[in-house]
Amino acid sequence: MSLRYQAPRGTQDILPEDQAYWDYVRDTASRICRLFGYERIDTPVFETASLFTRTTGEATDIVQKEMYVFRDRGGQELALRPEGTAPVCRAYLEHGMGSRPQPVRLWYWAPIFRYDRPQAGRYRQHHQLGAEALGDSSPSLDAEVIELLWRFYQELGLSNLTLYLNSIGDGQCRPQYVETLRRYYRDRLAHVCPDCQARFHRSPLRLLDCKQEQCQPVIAEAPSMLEHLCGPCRDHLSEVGRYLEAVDVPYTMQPRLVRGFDYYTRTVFEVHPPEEGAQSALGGGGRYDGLVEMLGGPPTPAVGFGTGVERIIIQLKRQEVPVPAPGRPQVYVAWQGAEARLPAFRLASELRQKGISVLLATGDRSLKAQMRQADARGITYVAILGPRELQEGSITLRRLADGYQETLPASALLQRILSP
RNA sequence: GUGGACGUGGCCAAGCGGUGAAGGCGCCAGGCUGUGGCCCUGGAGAUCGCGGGUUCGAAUCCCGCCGUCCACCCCA
Repeated sequence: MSLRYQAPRGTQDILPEDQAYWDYVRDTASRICRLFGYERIDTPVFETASLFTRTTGEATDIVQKEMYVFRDRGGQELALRPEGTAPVCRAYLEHGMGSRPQPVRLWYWAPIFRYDRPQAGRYRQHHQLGAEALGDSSPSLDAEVIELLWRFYQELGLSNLTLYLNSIGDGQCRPQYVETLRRYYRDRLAHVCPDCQARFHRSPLRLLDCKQEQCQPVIAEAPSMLEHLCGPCRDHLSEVGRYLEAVDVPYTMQPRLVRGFDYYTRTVFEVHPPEEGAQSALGGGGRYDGLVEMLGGPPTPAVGFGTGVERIIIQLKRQEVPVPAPGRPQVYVAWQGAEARLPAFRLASELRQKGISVLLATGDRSLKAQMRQADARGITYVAILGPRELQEGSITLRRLADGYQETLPASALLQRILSP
């Protein structure tokens, strides 16, 4: 069959057989977030485009080439949400959350859109779980957010993950460091890859993150951010580390870790699965003390993370983590003969009203076919309503697991199902 | 955005210039008259991703498009 329509490139349907994973991740997320005292927030799928261009950074890839931007009929320039943090900050400001007890702890579960070239684990529409804590600069909050993310993965049953931690400094020390880094690279530009030559101008911190063979020697000798942090940033980082150690969240310092958004300050982190591979990062985040101010609000320190649901599910499958099976209907109502059609429909309805999930046979199949169906769907009981039962006001109840079956008065059916 | 691999019924998959385009799973029906899971039999379902070209003849060769996947890039 030639497909007239396909889901747009980089998007996918989540079929019933996959929903068990989604339910599992979503339920776990909501439980853990509640456990940490985070409250759910939902923001629109699209926002004013400049919300992202202003905060994420004009020069970042996300803004430069990955945003879905469009004008609505009123001429407003809008963008499909390419990341979760800026909208939360916007909502924080818009609803005066600055006058709630600080910090304000929020979490979200939202589709994210980026016009990327699709690959396994990289889609044009994907979903993120995120948590943000706004209005407090304590390092304990960085650690709290990181612990929340870590416990979430743990709770899901994922293992062998690595948490990388770094600090990229703040307005005090980063500009100086970037200058130092540029000075270092200036003489060596001839020895680095073309991408790095571009990074030198566009986003110098990314130079440290290059994976090209030829750039490694240059990176190895490059000045480290960690050694150029100002006092407060250095203290902040070591405090974060101390808190993480106190709650046994294992981390690895990764001085080359940089993130793709311009708004980060100080703490940045990422979590990776054991496999090598390009788009492996499961989640990441950091502190963004300047973001709310960028949106026209008062100085408001904040920290948060985002983690990709699709990648988590890939990882759950790869690690063969068992997820709870979806609930199946308990009873299949089979019937035979035209006279039984209406009574069967009524029986199904009555059982459902008692809270028992029921599948009713459709059409006019043979009893054999109905049994086959019930079996294929993993149902517990088949209630049979045929001429015989109709005549004597009874129902035959068959347990599929062992084939035990009895015919009982219709009034006793419910009782029998509930207490076998 | 760059480079590469791939694309056969819902799923897996053989075929690689001339076939009625295998097979398995799944689906539907039947194996006597009211009953599942195994087994047996039968059936439905394919313009071989789409469009063009080469050829007497194309699923098989060539080109373009679409899509998936891999590496880069970037990130979740």
